Parts: sequence; C-alpha cells; structure tokens
Amino acid sequence: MTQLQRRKIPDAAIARLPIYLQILNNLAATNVLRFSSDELAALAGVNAAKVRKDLSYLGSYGTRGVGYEVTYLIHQIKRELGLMREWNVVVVGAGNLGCALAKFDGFLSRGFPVVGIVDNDPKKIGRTTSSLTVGDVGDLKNIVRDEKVNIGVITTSSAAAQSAADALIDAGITSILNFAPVVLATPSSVSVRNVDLGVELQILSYYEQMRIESGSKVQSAPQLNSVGAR
Amino acid sequence: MTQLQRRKIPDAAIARLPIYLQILNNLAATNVLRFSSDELAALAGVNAAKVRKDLSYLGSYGTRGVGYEVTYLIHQIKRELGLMREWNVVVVGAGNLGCALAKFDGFLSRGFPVVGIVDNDPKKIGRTTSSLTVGDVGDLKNIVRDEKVNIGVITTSSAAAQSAADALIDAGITSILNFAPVVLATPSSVSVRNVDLGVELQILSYYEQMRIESGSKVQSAPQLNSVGAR
DNA sequence: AGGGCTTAGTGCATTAATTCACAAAGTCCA
DNA sequence: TGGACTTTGTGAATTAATGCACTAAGCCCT
Repeated sequence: MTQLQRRKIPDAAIARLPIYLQILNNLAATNVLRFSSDELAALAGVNAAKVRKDLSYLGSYGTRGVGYEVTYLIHQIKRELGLMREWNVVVVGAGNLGCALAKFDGFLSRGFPVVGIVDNDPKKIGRTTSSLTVGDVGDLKNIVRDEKVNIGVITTSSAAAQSAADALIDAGITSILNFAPVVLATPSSVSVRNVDLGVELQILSYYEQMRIESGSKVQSAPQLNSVGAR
Repeated sequence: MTQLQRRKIPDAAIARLPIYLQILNNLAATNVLRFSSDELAALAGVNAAKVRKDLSYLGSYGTRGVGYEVTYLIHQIKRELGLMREWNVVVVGAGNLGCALAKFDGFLSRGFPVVGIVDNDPKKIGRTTSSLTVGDVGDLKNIVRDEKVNIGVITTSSAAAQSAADALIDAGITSILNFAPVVLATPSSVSVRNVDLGVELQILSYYEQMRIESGSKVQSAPQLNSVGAR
C-alpha cells in the first residue's frame, strides 16, 4: 500500500511549480543568474515562505544567504514535472477551438507537440490545419500507437465529449485535458483536468457581482481555478 | 471592517457551483424534476456531504426525505453566481485563440456575450470574425463604455499581456480572464483568473510520469486547476 | 578571523476544506 | 395514525494548505 512513489509533493505545490518554471525561464532569458525566494514570490504573487516550502519539496537546492541558481532550479523543476522529455498530444474535435489549439505554438514550445487531430464529422476529416490533417476519430487507436501519443485533448461538443474520452481511454491514453463543459466518467487510473471557460467566467461574475452589491469593498477572486469535480 | 457582504461562501464551494449548475441544466433538459445530493454527487464526481454543504450555503432549499427541486436550485445557483443578468465580454488579442473564443458559442450561451475584440496589430485591425470587427486596442476605453463591458479576456502574446491588462484596468474593467502564460500585476481590487494551457499539460505530465515511474500504481491528478498565483 | 548581514529551510500554529456521522424532518403506505 | 424509510442539514473530527517566526548557514567586509 504505502509505496515510496518518490516524494509526496502536495497537489497544491505541484500546481504552482509550472508557474515558477515559467517565471524562471523569463529570468534566464534576461540573463539573471540567481534569485531569492522573496524575488520569486513577488513575481509569482505569492508568499515567500510558500515559495521556499514548495521548492524544498524538490530538495535542498538553495544556498542560505544567497538564494537559488536560476538554471539549476529550472532543471530541477523540469525533472520533477516530467518535462525532461516531450509528451505527444492528440486533439479530439476539429472545431474552432480544436484547430486553434492544434496551431497554438504554446503547446509545442513547452514540450507538448500536437501530433494529431481527429474528428467524427466526415466534412472535417481530411482538412488540413497548419501541418496536420484531420483524421477520423475511429483511427484514434492507430494514431496513438503510431505517433506515441501520451495526452488527449478533448475539444468536442459536450454531447460528444464522453465518447471521445472513451475512445481515448480505449486507445490507451491515461491523461486527458477536457475543454467540454461536462464531467467525464473515467476510471480512477486516468488523470483528467478540466478547462471550462464558462465556469471561469461564472466565477468571475460572482466576485464582480459581490463588488457591485457591496460598493466595491469586496476582495477579488482567487486566481486558482478549482474545477473541483472528482 | 466586518461588513455583511451577503453570506460568506468558501472559494472552493463557489468554484463548484458552476459545475452543479451545468449538471442541473442537463437534468432540466431531460425533464428531471428532483435530485438528491447523492445523485448530484455521483454526476459531479464528488462526495455527497460536500454537495449538501455547498448547497446549504445558498440556503435551506432541500426537503428532507425528498431532495432538491431542479429548477428551483438552478434559479438559486444562478442568483448566487450573479447569472440573472448578462455580462459583456471584450477579447484583447485577435490571434488564433482570441478569434476562436470570439466565435465560441459557449460564452454567449452561458450569458457572456462577446461584444468586442481588439488588437494592436494594424494588419489585424479591421478584419471581421463572425459578427465582430477587430478594433484598435487604443479604443478600448470607448468600447468598454459604449458596449458596457464587464469582463476582459486576454489572449495576446505573453509579451503584450501586461499592457493589455493595464489597458483593461485603465478602461475600468475589474474582472479579467487571462490566457497568456504570465502572472499579471494588478491592483487587488481586480479579479484575475488564469487559464494557462501549458500549465495544465505540465500538471498532467507530472502525474503521467508518476504513473510510469511507479508502474502505474499511482493516483491521478486532481481535476482542479489551482493556478495558485496571487 | 570575526561580526554583521542575508536568506534558505522548517517546526509549529493557524486557517481552510473535506468528510463523517447523526439528529431532524419529511414522505409513503398499511 | 403510526412506523419504516429516505434524505437533508450541520456539528465535530480530520486532513490539507498556508504563513509565521526562528534556526542554521553561508557571504562579505573590515
């Protein structure tokens, strides 16, 4: 039961590491060599103690009185997050959003090349978007095998999302990023993260309304998303 | 200091209400009249006690031994989230993602009509996407005033995101949905929510790597996002 | 060499969120 | 009418996350 599974890093800390990484990459690009927990905290908009605690989960890579080395920490965070390699992505659903994501260079630049895009609509299959041709969702299994896909992105309508998830899981995918506004039923061995743009706006509207009702004396929304299903 | 600001609902609960709402809308569409906390919990993938506690923040709207009424609860959640009205949205950044979002009917259908899209690139200004013409980011102030914009969506490059945020804030916007992978510096009176697709994938990759390393005996990612900045 | 300064690392108190578990309140049917 | 059954609402316990505040370490300057 209690396997060692490396170190147990709290989920909340894991979710912050990518943000630190992004900031450190910026620092590296401007030739900054070192940083302190205070500096990173200011840039990330969090508490300095939290930064130190988060980084301490990676190991003791700082130097007291000095700080942390930018490039070394980048390396350690990438190692921890599994970013020493690329993870191939397939997009299911070739609508507006799916095509935009397939072209989106933010994926490739962060080590997540989109190697395929599929749809179930014969009118869309065969179209070319950037360097990819829309495939048939029925070929998902082959695509996953041949292109060594690790992550599936669902950008179908909500009606089609569950069968898209089923197809991905059937093809052996265990990590899914879901943009459809539905709660997917998946085995617990599969990781799902939901990005529901409507939900985000609705959360904003709650805090916006609070501000309006109480004469703007109200605190603002937490920047965290918490699509708290499952 | 201690103003009554309505009821104080925990942030974590607020973030779940939109998901319940989405599920209840589906139930209503299939003519379901009532539901129990157990049923909603199963559909949302959460614990039943959590559902009851979350709903209890809205008031005591259930009936013991029976459950909750679908349409009545929909009404209450919408009231609480500020969804009894529409909130107008402007998109800053008319790239792939910005244009896809401007067309995205998931915004309008949930009460967030996109009433404008702007860019700073003269080559993009004047183009028409769906029913909108790309405006000049310099006109943001006028657009916000004339179109009664409540929420700004940033889909610029990361380099341009901060100045986009500054322009939105200068125009009087207090709610921002940010897709650029940077931490925005904003006054605390402004609500910012970040959707960073790269971050989501990196979180997935962490759990995917865990599974691979420890022979797939590892729990999966939390479905919540926690872009824990600020 | 040593004292002052800076900053990481962390134990501990606090706060927030979750979950349990049970009493209260209602339905339904004989 | 009454008793079995269902399901809410919520105190209380538990777990997770946060943030304080102090110790330990290393740098720098005289």
